[in-house]
Amino acid sequence: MAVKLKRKPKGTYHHPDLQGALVEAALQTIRKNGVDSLTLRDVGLSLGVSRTALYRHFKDKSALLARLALEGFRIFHQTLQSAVDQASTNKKDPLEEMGVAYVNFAMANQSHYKTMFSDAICTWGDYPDLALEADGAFAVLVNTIAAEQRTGRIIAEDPARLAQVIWAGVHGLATLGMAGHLGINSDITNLARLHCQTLLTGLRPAPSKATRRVKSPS
Amino acid sequence: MAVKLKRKPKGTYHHPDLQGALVEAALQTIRKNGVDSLTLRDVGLSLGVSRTALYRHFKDKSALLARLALEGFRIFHQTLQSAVDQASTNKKDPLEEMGVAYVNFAMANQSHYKTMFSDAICTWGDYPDLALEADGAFAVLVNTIAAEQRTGRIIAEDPARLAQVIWAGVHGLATLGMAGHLGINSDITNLARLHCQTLLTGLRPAPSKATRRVKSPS
DNA sequence: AAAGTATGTTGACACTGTCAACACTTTTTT
DNA sequence: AAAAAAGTGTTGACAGTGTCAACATACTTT
Repeated sequence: MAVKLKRKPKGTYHHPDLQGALVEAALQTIRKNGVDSLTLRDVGLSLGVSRTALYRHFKDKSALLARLALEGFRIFHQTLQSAVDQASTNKKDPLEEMGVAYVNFAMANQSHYKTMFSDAICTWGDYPDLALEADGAFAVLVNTIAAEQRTGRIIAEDPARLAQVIWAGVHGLATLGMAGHLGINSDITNLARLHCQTLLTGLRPAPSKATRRVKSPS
Repeated sequence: MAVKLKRKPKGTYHHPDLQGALVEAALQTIRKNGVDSLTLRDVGLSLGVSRTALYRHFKDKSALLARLALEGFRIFHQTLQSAVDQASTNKKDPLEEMGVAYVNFAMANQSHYKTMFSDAICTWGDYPDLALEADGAFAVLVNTIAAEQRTGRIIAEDPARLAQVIWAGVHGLATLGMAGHLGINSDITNLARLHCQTLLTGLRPAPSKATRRVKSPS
């Protein structure tokens, strides 16, 4: 039985915006089942389209993931920036608020965040748009640090370097938190706050002497 | 042609220690080609044994990965402990030295480290031995913190919590460093040193007043 | 209207993890 | 010592995956 019908019902051969729909469907899938269980076939079939239709819009699976990651960095960028802005209006520490927002974003969008830092994409250089968007998000951090340095609230070390230091902290919290290694009950937000506060305390200018950057004794 | 020979040449039907050999071969493979390109078939064939022989020693691929991870944590544990010991004899900061050793281990054993924190294993609880070994490594950090607290070099916050904070920092540096996101030329070791020093500076007891733990203003 | 391009489909391939059924070896039981 | 059982390794098979080539259909340009 079940005669395979060769053509679709009507004029639905061309999807109005398959590319966008694919991205949306893929996002929905990873949100529900995680990145690892994302299959090209399913994302196609979930749209009523054939399993390889995707290849007319993305070179391969990595390209799709890169696109998802790009989308993620766009939202991420906004999230971080708005955290800084709110901190400004609420007279809170912008770097701490950004750090908390960072970790909260990762925890609330685990699959998406994992995709953004997936090994499958690895070298962002292969996807220039992605690299650009990621740099944009990172710039929020660097700029905020530079601003804090101008007000004298943190020391004058190279802002890009300091940004890497802070980034590492929140990224580590995010990955460990997502993996469940920080305990299921522990409040990751508070941990992020503690981490950032500690880091920032360590970056405050010394009260009396000029600098006190440590150097390991030769 | 090529008559398929049904039996192996001599008494090599039973491998003297296939389990160990499998682990060794798998480790060698991931070291050379990365975790993602580890295939059960290849690890078997590389030992001149059939593709499914592995299943007599490991329930499935995850079990093998868990075993690799366990092996990794064993070495990791020793590495961290010896870093602390050397710091003690060399009058250096034990936590900083441990942090540097942590990041260096990850960078020098990228595939192994990735396996130890792979999503495929995820909940260490499914592999009690693994959880035990991981806890052992983590304990080095907690104990060192507690020791530093006893000498009054860092504040009296819950040591497990502080350990998580420091862990997050070095783990973040490790993952970002491995992904190449900290720049190919940047010296990750120095970055780790800076991160740890900053964190530790933030954890020093306040000179005059008793405590100065920050609380966000209600 | 014809040609050309973009988009979607089917069939096929190699590769993977995994299982069942079988073969050989070693150990245990009778 | 013979038989039974358990342990260990092999082959065949299956479903699922990413990917490509060949084809089919729709849209665009001339």
